[in-house]
Amino acid sequence: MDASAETLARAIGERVKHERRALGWTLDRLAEHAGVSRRMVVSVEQGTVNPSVGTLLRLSDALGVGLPALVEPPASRASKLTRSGDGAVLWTGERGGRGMLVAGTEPPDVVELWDWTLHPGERHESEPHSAGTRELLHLLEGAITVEVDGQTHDLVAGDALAFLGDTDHWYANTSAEPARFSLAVFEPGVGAGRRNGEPDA
Amino acid sequence: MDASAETLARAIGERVKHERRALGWTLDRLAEHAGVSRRMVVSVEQGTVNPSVGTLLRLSDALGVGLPALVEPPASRASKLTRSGDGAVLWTGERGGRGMLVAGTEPPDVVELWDWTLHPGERHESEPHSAGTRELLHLLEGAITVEVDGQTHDLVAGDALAFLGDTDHWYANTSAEPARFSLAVFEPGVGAGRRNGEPDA
DNA sequence: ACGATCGGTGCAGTATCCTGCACTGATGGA
DNA sequence: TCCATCAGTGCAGGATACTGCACCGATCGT
Repeated sequence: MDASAETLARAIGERVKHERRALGWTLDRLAEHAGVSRRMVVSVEQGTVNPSVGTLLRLSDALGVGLPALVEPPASRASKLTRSGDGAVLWTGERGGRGMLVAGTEPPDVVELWDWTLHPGERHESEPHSAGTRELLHLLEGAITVEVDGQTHDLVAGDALAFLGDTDHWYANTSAEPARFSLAVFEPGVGAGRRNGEPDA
Repeated sequence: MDASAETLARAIGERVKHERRALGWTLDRLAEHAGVSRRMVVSVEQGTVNPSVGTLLRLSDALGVGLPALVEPPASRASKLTRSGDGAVLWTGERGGRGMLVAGTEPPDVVELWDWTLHPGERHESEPHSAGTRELLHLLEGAITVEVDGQTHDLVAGDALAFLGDTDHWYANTSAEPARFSLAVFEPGVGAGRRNGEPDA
């Protein structure tokens, strides 16, 4: 087990221990539920072993936290406040509409929260994001049309749409009033150490 | 290696192979970059072994995809439309405020988009979510106070706050007008098989 | 026809994951 | 005080992840 694997093992251990404590479980109980020896549970929690995915799967399953959550690198613990107007305006329409990124998380597993305003007649076409990207849109005011993967959806105020963002898609305001919506974008695992050199996909 | 571990191993194998192909790499090249024997690379891609996290870490690092992406189950491809008012109201305040879940993704990696209204004086205390949960809050109207992990933040309309949701936290409307905010909640890898029996956290 | 390269298999050896058990020390309740 | 329960350690042995090498068949360029 080399250095980076040890770091990972320790991080996994902390998470397992934290989850077990949160459930109020003893070592014996977790071992029994997971079908793993108690000795192994201790070793994993201490980060003194390099467990197989099979073992981790059993533990994460017993804890109910899902395997990816266990192997995720640690996230920063700080809260981050973005004051009104400090968001990044990453799109502006011809008639005053705009798309503003108001909050987001660090890689890996990027989640972004956007505040969009689309004036009548404006339309935004989005490049496909990376594989597995999902978007959640909640229309606050007005009416818009969303097309994703060839399917069009007409939304009115209050409607919400969940869709995959890894294909072509666009939003358009086809009504007479301005429209406003919140958009959550989730881009899984853009993380760690993407190498240079070769182009991707 | 039991049945579910075999399924996982095959899924991991497909992903490794897919990523290697996407980079146009040969087995030898991946083996060399990852510092893993070529024999092992083949075995992992075939899903015939139960690799250690250390081995997977080296592979994911060499491929530049991040370890969680390798162990993540595939997502469904459908769009889902929620009409106005069809969202699930999962909290109601004493004075008419409410928290409504308007859109969300399937496990694993749950992302939820909420629409919250907090009337003057109302306060919502949230149980800590599972480890790694992150929340993005965007205040649309009014003014609220958010406390997370002992820190309080005073927000006015337009402000946004990103924070970790795995500790105690609450939102309160301390102003004289109603407040409304969008909330994106990201809960990584709540996948697979959450057990029954014990309550969570 | 020939060599070079690639994906893939079979096998022996070794490194280590993993188990099972015995044990210690700390805590808490009757 | 005595007993039960808990977290954690040390160790021997079995199971298996992992390596290294030899080898096969298919494909491609000369």
